[in-house]
Amino acid sequence: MTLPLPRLAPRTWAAFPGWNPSPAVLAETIDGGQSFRWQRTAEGWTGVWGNSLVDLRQRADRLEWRNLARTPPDPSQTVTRYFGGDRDWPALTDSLPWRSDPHLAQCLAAFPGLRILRQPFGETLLGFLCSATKQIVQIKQMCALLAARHGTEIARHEMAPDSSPLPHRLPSWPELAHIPEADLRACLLGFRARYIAGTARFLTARPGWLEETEALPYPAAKARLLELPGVGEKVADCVLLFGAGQLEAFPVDTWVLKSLARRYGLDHWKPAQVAHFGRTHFGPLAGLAQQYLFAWERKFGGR
DNA sequence: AGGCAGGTGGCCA
DNA sequence: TGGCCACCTGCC
Repeated sequence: MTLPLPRLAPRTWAAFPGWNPSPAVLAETIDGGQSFRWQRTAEGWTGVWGNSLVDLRQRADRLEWRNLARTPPDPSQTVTRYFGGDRDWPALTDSLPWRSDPHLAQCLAAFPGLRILRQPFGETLLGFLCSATKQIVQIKQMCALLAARHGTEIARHEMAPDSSPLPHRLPSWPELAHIPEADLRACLLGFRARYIAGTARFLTARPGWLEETEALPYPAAKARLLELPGVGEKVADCVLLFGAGQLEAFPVDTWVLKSLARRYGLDHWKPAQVAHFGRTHFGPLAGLAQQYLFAWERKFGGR
C-alpha cells in the first residue's frame, strides 16, 4: 500500500517583474534562436531549462509565469536569472550606438524590450552543437529527442497540468558521454553526433572545465571553447552570449552576414572581417546589437 | 522532388 | 591565410 502524497498547494500565476514585452517580442526572445526548448501551449508557452519547467502567459497588461516543477526550491530566482532580470535592459539598449546608426535604431524600434537569455552553460553548448546548417525547427526537434530519450524526467508539481510536451531535461554531459554515437545519430543529429560525442569525451576527462570556462572573461573563455570538437567561432560566441551573459560576444551567422552586407554595405566580407566590424562598430555590447539585427533580418530581410 | 539549411574541420596552394 | 568541400538528413 502506498500512502497518498501530501497535497501541495497549486502553483499560481505571478506577474513577471519588470518586463512586459509584446507577444512578438516575447516569441522572438524565447523562440527566435537563442533557446530551443520552448513550445507554444493553448495559453502561452512552456519552457525547460535545468530542472525548471515554466509556463508563460500574457494578459492584457502584463506577462505572467508559473513554475510547474517540484524543483528548484526558489523558482523565482531561477526565472529571474534565466531572463536576465539582474540587468538594466533599457539602459543597456540605450547605450548602443543607435543615435548614429539609423538601421540599428530601426531594429531597436521593431523589437522593443528584446532580451538576451542567460541559459545554463552546458545546455547552451549542446543546443548550438546541434545547430550547424540547421533551421530552428530542426534544432528544436533534435533537442526534444535528446531530452525525451536520454534526459531525466522533471519532477512535476502535483497540480501541474500533465499536457505539457516537455517533461524531460536535456541530458547532462556526463550522461551524453555514455550514449553510443549511433544512438545520438538516431536523434536526427547527423554528422553533429560526432561533435557531441567528442565534446562529451573531452568534458568527461576534465571535470570542472566547463564551469571554469563559464567564469572566465570573454577572450579566455572563447579560446577554451574553441578547443572543443564542433565548436568554431560562431558556436563559441553563441554559447558565451546566450549561456554566459557575455554581451560582447558577436556571433556571425548567415543572417548577420546578410544584414551587414545589405544594411552596412559589407558585401563579400568574410565572417572574420564582419566580426571585427561588429565589435568595433557596436562596442562592448555588440552581442545585444547582433540580436536585434538578427531578429530584424529574419522578419523583414526579404525586401 | 530535390536543394538547402544559424558551421566546422581538414586539405591544398 | 584563404578558398573549397565533405559531412547527415528532415523540411519547405
